[in-house]
Amino acid sequence: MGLALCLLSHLKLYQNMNLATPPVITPESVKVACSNCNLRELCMPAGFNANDMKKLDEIVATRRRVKQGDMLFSNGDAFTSLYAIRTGFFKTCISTEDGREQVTGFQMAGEIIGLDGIVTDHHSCNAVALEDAEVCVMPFANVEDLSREFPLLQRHVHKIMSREIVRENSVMMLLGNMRAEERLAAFLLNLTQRLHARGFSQTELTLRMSREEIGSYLGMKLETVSRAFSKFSDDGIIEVKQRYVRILNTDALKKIFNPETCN
Amino acid sequence: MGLALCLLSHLKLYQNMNLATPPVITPESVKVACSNCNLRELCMPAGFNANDMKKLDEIVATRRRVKQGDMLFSNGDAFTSLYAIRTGFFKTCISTEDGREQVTGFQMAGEIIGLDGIVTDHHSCNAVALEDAEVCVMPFANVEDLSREFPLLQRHVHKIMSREIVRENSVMMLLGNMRAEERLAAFLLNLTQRLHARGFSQTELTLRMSREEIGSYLGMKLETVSRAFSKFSDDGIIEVKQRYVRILNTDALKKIFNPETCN
DNA sequence: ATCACTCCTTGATGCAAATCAAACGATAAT
DNA sequence: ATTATCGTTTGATTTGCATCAAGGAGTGAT
Repeated sequence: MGLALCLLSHLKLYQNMNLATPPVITPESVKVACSNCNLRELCMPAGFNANDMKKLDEIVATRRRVKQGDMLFSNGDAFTSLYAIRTGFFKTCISTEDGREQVTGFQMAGEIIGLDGIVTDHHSCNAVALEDAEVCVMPFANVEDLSREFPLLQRHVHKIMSREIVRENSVMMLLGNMRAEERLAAFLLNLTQRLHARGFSQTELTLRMSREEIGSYLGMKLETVSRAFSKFSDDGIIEVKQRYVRILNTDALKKIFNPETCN
Repeated sequence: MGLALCLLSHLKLYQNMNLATPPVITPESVKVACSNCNLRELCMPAGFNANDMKKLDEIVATRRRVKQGDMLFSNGDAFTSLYAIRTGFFKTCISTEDGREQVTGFQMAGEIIGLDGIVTDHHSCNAVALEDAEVCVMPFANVEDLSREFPLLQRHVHKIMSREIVRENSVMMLLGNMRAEERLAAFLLNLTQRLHARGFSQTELTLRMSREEIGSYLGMKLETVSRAFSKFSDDGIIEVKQRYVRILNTDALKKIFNPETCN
């Protein structure tokens, strides 16, 4: 059984860990409108004609820059808009009063954040920029209005929300059933897959988050994350230097993630 | 600080663990149409006039009975419909090829299942009836068509999906950061809260799932679940006899769930 | 360059939960 | 009633990860 197929039949766990699994795009300069945005294929549904796209441009009210370390929104903030990430990298997290923090996701260009705010009209998590970022502000009222007009957009919005539900299901599997090295393997495979879909290398990446943030997402302590990295490195599966990671043996990672079915 | 408030400020974790936190309803006989359904307040948005409700009845195509142990849908099935639970109790779960299973949720009357299927047009989890059940089959095409007509319904659908995302965020916090007894306390508080919203006792319940299924949901082994039950029982917090549970000290449960802020 | 700070790595030890194991209780079948 | 089956409880032991601790590497400020 081929590895790709093996992983497909196996829950597509690391593939579900991200918000979007879109077509490859090539980086180039862009204009403000969605219709000219090079992230369009990541953010917007396919199948619109030029006229429709014009209308769709109305969905984005403004752009907003967020400096590294700053919050795009935080727990308790009134919900008004969804945000499409244009550049930069975010984490979303929730925390308890006694200081325990859970990272609920990492988001990159082309992905949508803010869905948590719809149900109560207030956000229930924090969205923190892990590097300087720019987002498209999409007032949710616009999204809903245009959704009623364009069934394709409506379906797209539903798919985005459903994808997030399915992703979180996969994270529950990770947290509930997998061991430390399996979790980290799934994490690395997921990250590189998403980066690859954005035109980056499949085997090389620079992490935008600390060991502690990875650990928070994966339900383990930073020391355990570090040890798992070192183990992979000792085994010749990856090369690590601080936040630079080079994957030397993708198949080995896939086997760690899913030892039974890949062989 | 009052306990209710304490928990509100503390992430509302166990409150987020369910799909719906609706108003109390009283059981009585019902007709087939949504407009006459006594679960209407759980399933449908408020604010519709009689005429609107008539149209809304079109959303439900049929009813379907599911016997205990049978699946409403399973991984890989084509997605066509959402399902509103009329009676009975479900679990949703995903599994790996090497046999590890993760329960992703337990659903009761008035809650909606099937959202996972939207993104790929195929379901990615199994929905198993834990007791004989009846569901309203809502073809998703109907849902989308009527959503474009009725902004209130559109918003309602969005809220249901957002609520599920927020619930899963809370489960991630449970799985990533909490200890066995905290998880079980949160689980019991969540279940009783949802049952109470359906007109049942706040302090007494009969579990519909096994220790193993609870454990799968909470990321622990059945023995650990059993031990946690016994511990609560020894401490006089609950009374357990197999699947019957009576909560003797809700405040103590809340303290276990959130030791820091409740005192 | 030096210092301060943050992040990361590695080692030693402790512990919560998993695993292994056995017995018990409830339910259904014969 | 008797047996079989399944779910649950409880005890003994193991183990994977957390915790505690110390030092190293990278980065920015002065």
